[in-house]
Amino acid sequence: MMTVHEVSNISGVSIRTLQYYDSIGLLKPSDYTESGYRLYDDTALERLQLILLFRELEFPLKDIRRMIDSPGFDKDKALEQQIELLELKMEHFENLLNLARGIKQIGVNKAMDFTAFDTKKIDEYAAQAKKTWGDTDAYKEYEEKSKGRTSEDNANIAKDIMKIFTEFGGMKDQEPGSEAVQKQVKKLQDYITENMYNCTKEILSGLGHAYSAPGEMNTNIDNAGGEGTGEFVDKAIQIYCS
Amino acid sequence: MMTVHEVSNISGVSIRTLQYYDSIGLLKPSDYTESGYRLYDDTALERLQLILLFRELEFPLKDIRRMIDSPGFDKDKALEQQIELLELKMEHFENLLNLARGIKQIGVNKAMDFTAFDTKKIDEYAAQAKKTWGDTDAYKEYEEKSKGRTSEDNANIAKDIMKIFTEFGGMKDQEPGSEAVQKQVKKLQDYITENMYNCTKEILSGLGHAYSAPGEMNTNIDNAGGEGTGEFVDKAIQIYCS
DNA sequence: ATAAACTATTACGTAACGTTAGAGTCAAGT
DNA sequence: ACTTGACTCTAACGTTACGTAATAGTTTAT
Repeated sequence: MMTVHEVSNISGVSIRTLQYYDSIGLLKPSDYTESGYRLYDDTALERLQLILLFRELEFPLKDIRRMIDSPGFDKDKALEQQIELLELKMEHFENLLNLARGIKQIGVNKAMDFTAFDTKKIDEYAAQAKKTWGDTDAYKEYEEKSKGRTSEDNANIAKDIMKIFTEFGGMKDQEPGSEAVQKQVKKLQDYITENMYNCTKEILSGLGHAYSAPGEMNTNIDNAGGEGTGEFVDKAIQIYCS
Repeated sequence: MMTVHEVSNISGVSIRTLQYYDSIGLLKPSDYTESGYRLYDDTALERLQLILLFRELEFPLKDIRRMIDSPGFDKDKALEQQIELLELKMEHFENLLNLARGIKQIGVNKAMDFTAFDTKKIDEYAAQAKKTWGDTDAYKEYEEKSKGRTSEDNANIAKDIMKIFTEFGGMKDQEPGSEAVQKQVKKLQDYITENMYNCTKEILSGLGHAYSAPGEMNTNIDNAGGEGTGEFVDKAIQIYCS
């Protein structure tokens, strides 16, 4: 567990920025000490890294949050988009470079060409990426439902879900396709639908991938149900959804 | 002469931005209609282009203004720095690209490497470039002296200087090295020193280059003293300074 | 035990515009 | 001459992503 100071040193972002990201819910510390000091672990650092990547592409922090917290968020796909966007940006800078070189040689840009400053392509792609994640109906519903909740409510919901995963953990000796396990998957789906957003099979399948892929979710689930629970749940979910 | 709408269309910056740039004195329209409409000509567009280039490199507008309006501003040298900075930026994005690709392949960035987000090199170079232009003693003195002046005062000073250039224009049949012309150079230098900033020979020489190079200054000077005055004055100045 | 170094929470400041709001202008059509 | 629609102007407040104190509690090191 690291303090703000250490995270700041490693990542290069200011302490104030970390505090701010906490306040807007973009990057919550993994824990707090009794006296309120922020404590971060590796999964928080991972999240921070993702945030910084999006930030480099000039996404508003609100959108970054929406995207990362989006119910069906797929890190791999997002990274692909990031790569694409970075490539577009490189192109953009090459154009600027050419413009600067041109002006330097000829003295003036006679053609009064401003196309080098044009970011339409980048903006459009960014808008589209944004839509893919944060603008889904599922996310809107999720936001709607979370509005009327206290932080206590949220803690309870998190506890409930973790309990479901703990139960999954106790079923790892059974087959993922067995009736009992499948019933447990349905329980998860129903709980999400009731308390968060309409969890379709498609979204559920996406969630499953996130459960088994290394990262924040996988760590938390394995903590609740024991090593390998994330992968186990994913298998069960994929069977359920097919 | 173009209206805000047209400039906005050509350059891609918003009308509000043009109004804002006017208000902070970064980009003044070439003229106003009787009813107060802003009118821009080609030299304004040139200046806008330069502004946008600096803006792409994330210079604060205040610094951009200081730089462009700096007494010894050398467009060529600035462009060279811009090019250098753009190249650094490209490098930066390549690092980010590699990071994104890495995360995508391995799933997680185990090394928790944040060096890709490090912009120290770029920042340092930018700071140095800033120092080269806007942080000179001459510019500070210039700002100090301009503080207590009304816009009327400024108009008068501009008129005085243009008169000096008109006088230069009438001397184009003489040699740039002749006594009369050299005396006129000294007159210019003295006027600038008294009313604006301590105009050393070095600065004067830099100004000379700006007078003969195509751009805003050259256009204005040729308007005052006739075609070729800018180049003529530059020649005289370079002789004076050597 | 006491300084030195951290950290927390307000809270106000800043940069570069976006966004109305309210009102005057201009060119075209009737 | 008059209306209409497209432009433009000047305030003036809103916004984002923090920076920068100010004040107060906390932890570590001697």
